[in-house]
Amino acid sequence: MTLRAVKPTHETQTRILDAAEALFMQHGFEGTSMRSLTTRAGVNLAAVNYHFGSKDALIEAVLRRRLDPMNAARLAALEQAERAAGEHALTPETIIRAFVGTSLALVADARGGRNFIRLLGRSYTDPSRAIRALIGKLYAPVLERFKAAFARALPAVSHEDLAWRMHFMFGTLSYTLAATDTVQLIAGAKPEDRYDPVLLEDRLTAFLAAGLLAPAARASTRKAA
Amino acid sequence: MTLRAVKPTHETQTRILDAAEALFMQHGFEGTSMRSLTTRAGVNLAAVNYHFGSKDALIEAVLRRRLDPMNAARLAALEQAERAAGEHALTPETIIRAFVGTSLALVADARGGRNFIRLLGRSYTDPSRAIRALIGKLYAPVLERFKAAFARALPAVSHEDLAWRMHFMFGTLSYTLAATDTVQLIAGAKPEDRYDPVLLEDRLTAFLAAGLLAPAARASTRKAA
DNA sequence: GTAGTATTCAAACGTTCGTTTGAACCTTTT
DNA sequence: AAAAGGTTCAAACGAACGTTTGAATACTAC
Repeated sequence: MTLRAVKPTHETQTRILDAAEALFMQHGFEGTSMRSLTTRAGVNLAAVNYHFGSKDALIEAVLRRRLDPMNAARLAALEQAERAAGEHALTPETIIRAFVGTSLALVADARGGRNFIRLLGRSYTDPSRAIRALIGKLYAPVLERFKAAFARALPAVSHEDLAWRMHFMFGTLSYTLAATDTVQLIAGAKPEDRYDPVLLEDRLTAFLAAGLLAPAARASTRKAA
Repeated sequence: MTLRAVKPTHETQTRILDAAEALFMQHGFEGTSMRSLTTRAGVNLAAVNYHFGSKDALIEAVLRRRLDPMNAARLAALEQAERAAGEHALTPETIIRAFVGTSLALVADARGGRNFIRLLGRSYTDPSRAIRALIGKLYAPVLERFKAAFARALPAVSHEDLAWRMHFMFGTLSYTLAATDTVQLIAGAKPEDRYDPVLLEDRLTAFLAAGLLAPAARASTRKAA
């Protein structure tokens, strides 16, 4: 049989990762059984434990496979923008686009990327402590770097306000990524626009930039007391 | 024993609901077993099936117990604001506060309310189709009502932009509620401020109002083609 | 106080879970 | 061609899952 073209170096691992990515998204980590996972991947039930060790290790492998390159791309985009700006300060929009654009590029990839990006959005609020810890660990250096960039670009925003607003920004992004088509809470968006990453990036950037630049909230309205 | 004071009309149901609310938050719906749930509630294993019918019915009961009154309060707050404004148009801030203020009031209730509000935030992106459908059903009338109010308050924002921005707004709120202390992605917020609903409402309102009022994004930057 | 209803209880139901096992298979090395 | 190492396979492991059952108990009404 000359059909067997390319040597499948680690084809089994890849098929497991792909199947896991899709099923974890649809049914959650706990809701995905090893049997359904290996069946979908077309591999033996014992293959996950053989290649990855355990289901938990597989979860980490699924997340890392895409998250590590994605965060590296984010840092690269930010640094490239800073080089391009030279002496000038970066605009908030530029920083936002460096952050969200990398994620949104995956949304256009209907095959694997979109599934992962939704899976990622759900993982931020996953009940499992281990998963949240992993996410936090993988994101820490990127967030620190972007926070410093925002602080330079938004000198008028206090350190504390900035922390909160980045929190809001992160929430908007992750929810948008996770729920863009699974939840149809607010109707009105044209279906054909829903996956257009350019359109989505523009909308998100406009929304987030305005929010980040908002005048400081005065907590003075603490009801007359 | 004269200690048994008040007649426990449906004390078992309440204890089950309370325990379920706490455990669903910590471990998710699928991650919470009937055995751990009933043990924590101090009731027999069969009590859930006896009083609620099934685990799925219990999930719905947990959500409805607080969500129905909360959405009613949101509508009441909006209508009261409209009455107070009389002929004048409502400001976006006022509408936002009617929406988010009701949720944030529960955050101050460290006992049951805060747990529920986090549980709710996670439910929006739950993998279970049934749960998302339930959430959507319970939210539909409220969202329609608020969308109409925003449309009146923001005549300059297109129908489609408004739909997207409400989507972003909803995402910011749910993520903030779900992850306020479970995820510490962005450090910098004073711990003592983290649960202050007044402070949080001010910060959120400032961020969201600016985002909603942002100039329309032009998707014209579609890379030179 | 007895009958009748509602609730609680311990025990078991069948199913599915993640994981392990040891033989079979395939590829590479000698 | 024989040996070795890596991989796949069917089968089974014990544990935990949601649910059901029928007897025991608590409560209400006559």
